[in-house]
Amino acid sequence: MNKILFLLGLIRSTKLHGYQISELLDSHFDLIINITKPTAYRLLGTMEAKGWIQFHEEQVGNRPPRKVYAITPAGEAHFQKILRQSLARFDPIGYSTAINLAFIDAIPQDEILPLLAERQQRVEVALARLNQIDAQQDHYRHVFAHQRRHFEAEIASITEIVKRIKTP
Amino acid sequence: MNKILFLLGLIRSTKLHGYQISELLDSHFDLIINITKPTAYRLLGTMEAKGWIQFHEEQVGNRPPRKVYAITPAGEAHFQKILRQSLARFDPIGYSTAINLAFIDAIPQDEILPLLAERQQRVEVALARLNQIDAQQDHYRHVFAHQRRHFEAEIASITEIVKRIKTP
DNA sequence: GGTCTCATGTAAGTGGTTACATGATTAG
DNA sequence: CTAATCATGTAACCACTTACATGAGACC
Repeated sequence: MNKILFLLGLIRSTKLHGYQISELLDSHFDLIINITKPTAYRLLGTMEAKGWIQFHEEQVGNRPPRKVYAITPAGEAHFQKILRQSLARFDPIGYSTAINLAFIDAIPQDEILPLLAERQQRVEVALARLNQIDAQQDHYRHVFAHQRRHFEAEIASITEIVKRIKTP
Repeated sequence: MNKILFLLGLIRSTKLHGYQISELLDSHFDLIINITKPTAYRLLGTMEAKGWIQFHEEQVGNRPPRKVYAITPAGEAHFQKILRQSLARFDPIGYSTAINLAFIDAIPQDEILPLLAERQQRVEVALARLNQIDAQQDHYRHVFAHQRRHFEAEIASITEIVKRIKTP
């Protein structure tokens, strides 16, 4: 229900239509949460069916009409409820990007280092994107800071493994 | 395909039957990866169908027979392939436990602190379990170390937010 | 005699993805 | 006049979960 929490939270602070949301997801929130375009539209539909959000159609010129969503009182109540649940809980999983580290002994050493280097570079690219975005964002400061910590933990982890491999 | 990678990796180092695997998952690997019992059995079935693993039945007393799985050459090849893919890639998501942090302003301050405290305690419980297990494990050293880093990053993140809330 | 452990799964349902579909508008 | 952008989705499929089913044996 993280996706619904996130979408409700977005709509709650600004009225948005689906296309806008899917653009936000593509441009920077993909670093934080994974919601594809069809999923976004589908969730908007079900949320509307549950009465958590309402839309009114807007038309600019002769373009296809937008469905601009706003949160309802019922939606706000639901948001408050699941936000509390979500804050208090902790799911240890999600970091399972890294079970593969269990098996590095299965690969000859000269092959491991380039693989880990590639991985590290990808983390660094993500981190760089994160830092660029963060400068502009304010509302989502905490989340981006949190994510940065995890990316840095990822890099620290990789460099430690590389060190251990190089110095036997 | 992380789950298949993990199961192949497990079976690769020791012959195992489904029940044993699901016990390992319940007892400590649940801190690293999320595979429920039915999923484990189902994946074992599909992996066997693909020729990556083989089983022979063993019977102890009059108990239900066990299907003891071992990896095949085809399975080893597949394992080597997806391990490399998985090591080189990096998926920034998975940390999406924490989008909720974007919305803490939506909750009155006196309510936030207990929620965050509860969250933190859960992380600490997980961390304590992790440390206990790690002492015994050797093969999975890297993974547990990696996971520990992320748990610590989680705690650091929470304490920083708490600090910011307390000192405005 | 009831409950826990051993050992296997199935069935029903949810949640999500990928690929596809549509059609107008604007920029080069 | 072609390509990208704006705006919505559907259809088919896959992955996974929760709850349920079975049955013997060991323990108290």
